[in-house]
Amino acid sequence: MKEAPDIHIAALLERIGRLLASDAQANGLLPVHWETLRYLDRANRFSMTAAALTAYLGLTKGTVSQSLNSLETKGLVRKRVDLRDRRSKRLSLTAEGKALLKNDPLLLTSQAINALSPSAKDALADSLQTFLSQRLATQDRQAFGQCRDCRYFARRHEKGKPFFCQLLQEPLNESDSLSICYEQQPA
Amino acid sequence: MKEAPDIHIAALLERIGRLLASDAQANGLLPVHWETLRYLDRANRFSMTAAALTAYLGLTKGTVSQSLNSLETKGLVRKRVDLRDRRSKRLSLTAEGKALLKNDPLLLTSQAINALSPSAKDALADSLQTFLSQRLATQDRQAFGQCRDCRYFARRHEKGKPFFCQLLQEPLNESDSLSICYEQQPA
DNA sequence: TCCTTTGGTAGCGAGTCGAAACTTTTTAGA
DNA sequence: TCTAAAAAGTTTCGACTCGCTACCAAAGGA
Repeated sequence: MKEAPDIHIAALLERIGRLLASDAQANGLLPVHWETLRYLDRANRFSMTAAALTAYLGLTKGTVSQSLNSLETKGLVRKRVDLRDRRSKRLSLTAEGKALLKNDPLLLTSQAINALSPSAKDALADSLQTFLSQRLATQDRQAFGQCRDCRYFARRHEKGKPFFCQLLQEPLNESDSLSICYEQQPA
Repeated sequence: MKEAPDIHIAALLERIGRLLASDAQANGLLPVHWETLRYLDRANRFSMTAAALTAYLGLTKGTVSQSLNSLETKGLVRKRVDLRDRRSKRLSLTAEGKALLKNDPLLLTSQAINALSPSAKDALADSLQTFLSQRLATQDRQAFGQCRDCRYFARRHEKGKPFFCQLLQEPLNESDSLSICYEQQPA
C-alpha cells in the first residue's frame, strides 16, 4: 500500500457500503429499516419524528412515510400524535423493535472491525467522522451529532437534570446528552 | 474522540455507505450502474463477464442480467458471445460508457477525502482494505484484488508481455498486471 | 384574516432485487 | 461414447424502495 489516491479510497468506501447493505438484508428487514431502528434507538426525544428521520436518511418525505408504515405494520415502531404540535407524530420503538436490535447485522461488521489494531481503529474512526462531517456540510445537511457536542448545550449542576438545551429551553439528563439530535450544531 | 468502539465504527461505515449511495443517483444512473461501469473499467479481460460481475457485486445472476440489459439499452455497455466458451458473453464499455465515467459522482467523494491529512489518508486506505478483505473472506467471497498481487502472478522478463498468469497460462502486459481479476488469490 | 410554512400521507411509475424455472453449452464420469 | 451434472445467462414474478406530484391539516406571521 505505497500509494493512496483519493479516488481509490472513495471507491473502497462505496464498495464497503454496498457490501454492508447486502448484509443488512437480515431477519426479513431491509437496510433502510435497520437504519431507522438504529436511529430511533439513538435519537433524543426532540428528534423522534418522521421529519428528523427524513433529514437523517437523506430521503424524501414520501419514501420515509412508507417505510415507517411498513415498520409499524410489523409491530416494530409506534406512532402517536404530538399533543403540542398536532401536525406532528412522535415515533418510538416498541419492545419488539428494541429486541430486534439485538440481532442487528451491524454486529457482524463490528466483528470484522475488531480485527484491526487499536491505533488503526482510532485513526479509522477519526477519519470517517471527519469525512462524514465534511460531506454533510457541503450538502447543507445536518450533522446529527451528539447533544453534548452542541453549541446550545449547557451545564446546570443540578441533580437529576444536570444539563440544559438553550435552543429548546429544556432540561436534559445524562442519557439525553449522549443522544443524537436533529437540532444539533457543532460547538 | 476518546473512544472508538467497534459498533460505532461499523455504524459510521454504514451511514457513509448510504450517503454515497444517494449521491450516486447522478446522470440518471443508479448506484449499481456506476459500480458496474467502474468494474468494467478496472477489470482485466478474464473478468469481463456477467458471472464475475455477479460475484463482485454480491448479487444474484438474474439481477445482474437485468442491470446489464438496462446499461446495454442505454448504449453504455456491449455484450458479445465468447467464441471459446459459447455459454459466456464478453462485456465491454462503449465509448459512451467510458466518457460517462468522467462524470463519476465518486469524484465528489474524492474531494472530501482530499481534506484529510496525508497520514490520515494512508491509515484510512490501509484500514478499509484490511476490513474489506476480512469481511469478504468470512463470506467465502473473492477478493478481486490486483493481478500483480496474486499467487499465480509471475515475471518473465520479456518485452511487451513481461508477466504471466500461471493459472490461466496467459501472457500479461503492464496494464493487465494492474487490473482487478475474478480469479485473483492473494499471494 | 389571508397566506406561507411545516409535518405528514397517498398514489404513480420506474427500477432494484431475490427466487425459481428454463435454455444452451461445457465438462466430468462411468 | 453416452449421460448426467455443472455453469453462464435469460426470463418472469412479486415485493419493495424511491422520487415525484398532489394533497391535507395544523401552525405561525403579516
